[in-house]
Amino acid sequence: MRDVTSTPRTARALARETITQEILAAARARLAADGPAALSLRAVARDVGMVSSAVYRYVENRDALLTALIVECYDELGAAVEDAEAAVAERSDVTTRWLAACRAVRTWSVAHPGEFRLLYGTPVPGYAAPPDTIDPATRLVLVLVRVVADAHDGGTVPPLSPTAQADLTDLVAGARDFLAARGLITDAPPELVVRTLMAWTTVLGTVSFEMFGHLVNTVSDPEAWFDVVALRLAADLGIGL
Amino acid sequence: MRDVTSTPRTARALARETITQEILAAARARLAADGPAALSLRAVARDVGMVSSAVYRYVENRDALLTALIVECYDELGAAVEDAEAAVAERSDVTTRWLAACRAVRTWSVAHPGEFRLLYGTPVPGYAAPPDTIDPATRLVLVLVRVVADAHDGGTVPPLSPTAQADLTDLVAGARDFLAARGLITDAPPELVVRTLMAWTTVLGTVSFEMFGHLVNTVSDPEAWFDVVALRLAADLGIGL
DNA sequence: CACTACCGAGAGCGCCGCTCTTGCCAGTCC
DNA sequence: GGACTGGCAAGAGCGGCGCTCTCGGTAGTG
Repeated sequence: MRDVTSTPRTARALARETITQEILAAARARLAADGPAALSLRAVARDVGMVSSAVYRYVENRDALLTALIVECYDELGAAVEDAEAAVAERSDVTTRWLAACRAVRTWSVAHPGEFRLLYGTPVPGYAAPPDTIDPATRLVLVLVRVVADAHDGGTVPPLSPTAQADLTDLVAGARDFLAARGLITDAPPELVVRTLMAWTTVLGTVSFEMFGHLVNTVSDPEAWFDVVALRLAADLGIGL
Repeated sequence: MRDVTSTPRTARALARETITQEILAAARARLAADGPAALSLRAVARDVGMVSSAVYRYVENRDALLTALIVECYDELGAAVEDAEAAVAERSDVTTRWLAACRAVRTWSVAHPGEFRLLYGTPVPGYAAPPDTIDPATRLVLVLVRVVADAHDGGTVPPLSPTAQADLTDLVAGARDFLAARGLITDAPPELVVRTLMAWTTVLGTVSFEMFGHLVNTVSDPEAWFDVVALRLAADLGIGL
């Protein structure tokens, strides 16, 4: 069958793509089951019915496999948060939008502990996150920023304390550049940027505490606790009730 | 030399103790150098001039070694924070005391990245922190709580918003019991407990972000950024300026 | 149809945690 | 002071890991 209609050189390339996907899927399953530290290339090889050395035809090494999974997970989490925030019908209700986005972060994390560890746990020793991972990683944060920006534009945000703005501006210049490059709140007062960054830190810190067991016996209902934290943050951001 | 004055059975026990300490010290050095995930029992055995199997005479297994290091590090960090806070001469200046304690957390962490990973990074897969580690872990938090409590007792804390206190009380009952068992602010309004917990979460989250590289290109000066965060938290706690 | 590029399998290197056995020597007890 | 025994270091070994290299077969290619 000399089929010229099907792209000529892709016969092998397609098989390659398929198997690569298969390997990634198996790795993802292992990741979900045992966490990133226990992810072994030999194990995914067995799962996919190959000998370990054969996997190296498709994956450069273990780090590359982890990187691929990181990108995949960041995208998945980002999409989950985007969807949850977008599902809020009343767009002017920034508080609900904020809460929805924050909740989505926790919900996904609780449902995917292994993946959460990969994204926000200790970096693998000697592993430096390649630039490819940066953009997917920011997807989630941008949702939160957009909510804050909308609240700001809507005029519902009370002016925040105007103390010592000068050095603040320099300090968060990187963050503002970052946002400006994506066409977001270029004119926000540095104070607001600071609070947003702090809020994001607190959100992730709260989830991490829960996931890594630092809250045991301290808080009775982690889910309710998270809501309290998220709403309190909204209030501090001037989005709250 | 039948020396009965020296405790009779301790000849061997003492040697045992010495060598155990030697192993712990070597492990600590490896930890500082490479981080907890890369800590290998065989490597510390080499460092201490033994064959790997011999180490098992002194350490049950790798997890037990890690646990010992965890306790040691928690204590060291706790002591550092206690010292820093105690060094503030003007005891009524709660803001400075708060800042000193928070700074000590970051300073120690930056100086001991490997140890920080051990304490606050991803738990080793399949490793459950034994109860022995809980008490040393709280030492640090108690310093922060004490500062908040002092500010509260001193009457300088403005009343916080009294919204929805009922469910808050249930939510943080565990934390209040925990504090009460140590004779600390048993009568604090739940709102204050919430804020203190949130503040601690934010402090550790901020340090984690810095240590794990999630803040790259976002904040120009991590140390200054940390100060901003800590002071902002103080303000939110009613301790600030 | 000949061929070559690609692929899977296997063996192997050095590392890891952990276990079991062996032989020695020092601490202990009579 | 001498016999003994218990703790100890060392070695070999098991299975698993990441990763490399070589080899033979086959499937896609010109």
